[in-house]
Parts: sequence; C-alpha cells; structure tokens
Amino acid sequence: MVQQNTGPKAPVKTAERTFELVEFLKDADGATLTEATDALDLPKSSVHNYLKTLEHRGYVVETDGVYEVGLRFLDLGAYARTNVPLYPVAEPELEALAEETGELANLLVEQDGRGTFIYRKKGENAVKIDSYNGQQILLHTTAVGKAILANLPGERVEAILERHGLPEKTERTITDREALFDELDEIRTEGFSYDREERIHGLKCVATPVFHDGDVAGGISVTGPTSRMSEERIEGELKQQLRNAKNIIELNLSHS
Amino acid sequence: MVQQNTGPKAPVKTAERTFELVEFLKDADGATLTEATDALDLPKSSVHNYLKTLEHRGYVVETDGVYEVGLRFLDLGAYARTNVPLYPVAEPELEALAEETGELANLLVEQDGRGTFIYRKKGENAVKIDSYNGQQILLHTTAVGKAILANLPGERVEAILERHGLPEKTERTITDREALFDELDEIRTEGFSYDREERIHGLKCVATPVFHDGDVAGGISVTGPTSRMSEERIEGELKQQLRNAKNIIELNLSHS
DNA sequence: AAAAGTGTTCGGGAAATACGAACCGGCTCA
DNA sequence: TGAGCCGGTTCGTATTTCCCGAACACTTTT
Repeated sequence: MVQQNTGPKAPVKTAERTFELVEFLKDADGATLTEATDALDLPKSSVHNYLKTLEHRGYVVETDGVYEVGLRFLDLGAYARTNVPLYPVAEPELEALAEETGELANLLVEQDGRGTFIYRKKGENAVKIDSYNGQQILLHTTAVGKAILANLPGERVEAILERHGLPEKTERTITDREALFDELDEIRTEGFSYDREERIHGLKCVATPVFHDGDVAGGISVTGPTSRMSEERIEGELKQQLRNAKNIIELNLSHS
Repeated sequence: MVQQNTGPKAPVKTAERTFELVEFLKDADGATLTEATDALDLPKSSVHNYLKTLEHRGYVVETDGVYEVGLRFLDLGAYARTNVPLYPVAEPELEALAEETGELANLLVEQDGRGTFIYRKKGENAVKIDSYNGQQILLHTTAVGKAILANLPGERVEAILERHGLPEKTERTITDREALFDELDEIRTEGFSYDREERIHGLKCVATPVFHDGDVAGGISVTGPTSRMSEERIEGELKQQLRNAKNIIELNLSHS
C-alpha cells in the first residue's frame, strides 16, 4: 500500500514543475542553477527561465549565483495561518505550556491529509531539533497527528491513507494499516496519544486533540528527549498540563 | 516615473499565472471557482485545472467550493525566514521592546526591493491593525523601510525605485523622488526615521536600522496610534528603547 | 419541473515551453 | 598572459502543453 496518488485529471505541469523547483531549493538549502538543473529533469535554459521568473516576483532570491527560497512565501504562509481560527486562541496557551514544561510545545492542524505545525514554542530546556513553525509532517508519524487522525471520520482517514500511505521515518514508525487503526481506537478512548521515537530518534511526545463544535480542530503536544520523558512525568504533570491547555483553548474557541 | 518593470527576458507565463491566482485568493480572502475565473483573464476550465493542481499539492485548500491559500506556503515561508540570520538574534529583543513600550514592535528586512516584516510583536496596548508576520510592504511607505533605504548603496536605491516606483498609500506618502532622497539624507545623519501616517491613517512609527559588518541587515521600529506617539515620547523613551535593542542585536549579530 | 448557477470533462488548435547549441564572462592554473 | 574551464545567459526551432469553448453533470431555486 504505497501512496496511490491519483491526482487531478488535467494537472498543469508547468505549475507542478514550478513548485518542484522551489521545494528543491528548500531541501537543498539553496542551490546554483546547475545544481537545480541536475535535480529537476529539465535543460539549463528552462530552469533559468523559471528561476528568473520567480526571482522577479520575490519568490526566489539570488545571491552570488545561489538561489534561495524568498520571503514572499512568508507573506502567503502567515496569511494562510491567520485563516485558522484555532491559531490566535491557542498561541498564548502554547507559550504557557512551553514555559511550564520547559520543553517544546506544538500546535498542529490538518489540511489535505498533511499536518502543519502552525505554532511551536520552545521552553527553556527544549530539544534543539530543527522545529520551525510551519513545518509539515505526515499525520501517522507524530503523537499530535495520531490524536487528530483518531478523531476524524473513518472515511477521511481512509482517504488520507490512500493519498499519503504510511511511509517509515524510523524503525518504530507505524507502517501497518491494522496496527494504526488499533492504536487510533485506543487513543480515542484514552484521550491522549504518544510518539515513542516514531518520527525522530531520541524524541518522545504526548498529545491531545482540541475540539470545536464536536470536530477536531487540531492537536497540541509536548516534545522532549527520551531521557526526560519518563512514564511518571508523562502520566503525572505533562498530561495534566496538556489537559489544562486543551480546556482553556476549547473554551475560548467556542466563544469566538 | 511609474514602475518600469522590465522583468525577465523569457518569463514562464504559466508560473506567473499560478502565483497571480494564489495572490488573488489571498487578496479576495478565499474565492469560488467562478470568482477566480472573473478575476484572472482565463476560461473556467483552465482556472479549474490550476486550482486542482495546487490543491493536490497542498498550496490551496477547498472547503464547500471556496478555495483558500493553503498552509503549505507556511512551510516554505517559515523556512525562508530561518535563512535570515537577523531573525533569531532580534526576536527576543523585539519581544522585550513590545513589552516595554506596550506598542507594536516590528522587524523588517529587505529582499529584492521589497520589505518583509519577518517578526512583529504586539505589546499590551498595541494598535489592532492587520499586522501579521510576513506582511510585505514597499520600503518608501514606512519608517523602517526608509531606515533601510537610507543605508543602502545609491545604485541599489535607484534600482529599487526603478523597479517599484513610489506608489501612494495615503496623501502623506512620499511620492517625489527628490523629496525621498532629501529625507534619506536626514535619516542617515540622524540615525532614526519616521512615518507620520504615510502608510496608514492614524499611525505613526519610529525606526532605526540594524547593521552587520557595515551593511544594513534590516530595521526595527515601534508603531503606535498618533494620539500616543507624541514628539516628547518619541524623543524621550522610544528612541532610547530602540537604541538599546539595536545595540544588543548588533552585538549578538557580530558574535554569531 | 424547469431554469439558473456551479463545477467538471473533453478535444482540437495555438501558443508557450522544452531543448540544445552557441555565446558570454569570470576564475584558475599553466 | 593567455588558454581552458565552469557557470550563467541568449537564441531559434520543434513540439508539448496549455488555452479555450462547448457540452455535460449536479445542486439549488422558484
């Protein structure tokens, strides 16, 4: 069951290539024209035209022959985030959560089957992983992602699996459909989900979903190094702190 | 002297149309297929293909026939921001500045002649304008923008004016080339710049540039309602607070 | 039940892109 | 100093890809 990825009937190829190029620039952390030419399967001159077009609009910047993702995307991205009603309500609570726990606190929402961390706040002792706001992940690889999946209608979950599959990030990632559904059942009854080094080695998370009008609006979680994330601490303070934050967010969400 | 806008020799039109569509969705705050069709000058079926292609990749989301800018842009945008060395250094100082002043504190960088607010923090009494992170503006319309312009090499300023012109935002916006250059001279000697309702009615700003290795890396500013932004307050506390923040940022920047 | 408004599908013609070759400019190294 | 190299830019042509209108399917309105 690899990703089926049917896609649109008549995709606009040039648009796809455009985004492939930008995504490549991101993954490569900047690249020269020739590097980009090697990566995409296009002649130099074509890639050149793309890059110049994007640069002209501010979606790409060039410094000394190296092309980078431009800040114009931040305009669109931050705008997209303001459209998520959960964001303004949850932000202060996430800050508090990061402060209380000293760890990394996360807010994830689902869109199109992908998970996006729309806000992450590092506490004092937070792990120093590459955890920028806006990062996208696959739902089945994280605690928050599973918290959301567990509370989505069955057919949505099916569609998401169909679309994205269950790729493996570490050897602990859930890659089996049945295993996933079993765990989602548990999560639904317990109200909390866990990530035990399923996405990144050495990292554990606890998460809980956030509801609005009976639907999952997103999820919040706390991430820390395995060494500090003992069963006692999770069961004790962390779950309680998450519950608090969740309650406040849900309350404020229903009043907005 | 309206914008010349020469642009690339061989622009990729499909890529341009793609971004025009996304930018339209942003400006319109979401739109239906037919609305988008009316706005762009394309047949329904073409717009449909674009939208479906973008949706498939997470750059656009559709709910009940309304298309919106997708969160996937946040991934790219926030990533682009992490590439700006000024950002992590300045963020805590901006927070402090917002706290101290109670107003809106801003961090702007220039890229490709455009200004991007890569971080904005609202203080307790901050004006409630639409001031999201990532917002893009034209440099000549803001205090921070002028602070940056004043310290850019002459030919860069020329190129920027050539490219973007001096469009008017309020009746106080500087639209005259000579007037702008005169003001930039003053700013350069004084070390501070001002915006007296030149971009938005009722709003005043004070700003100062931030240097790194002798070049402008960006600028910081404080924005408030005209009523609270008296000459005394600006000359007194605000300039001092800005000077402090600027010094700390420049110090940390040189050590990184 | 008909009509109006949406979104979706289809196929042919035209235009935009892919493509390779040739050109240009800066660097390195002999 | 000059030849060669490496990267970026320009150009013209072949053809892929997109534009486009019309026809279809679906929902909602009256």
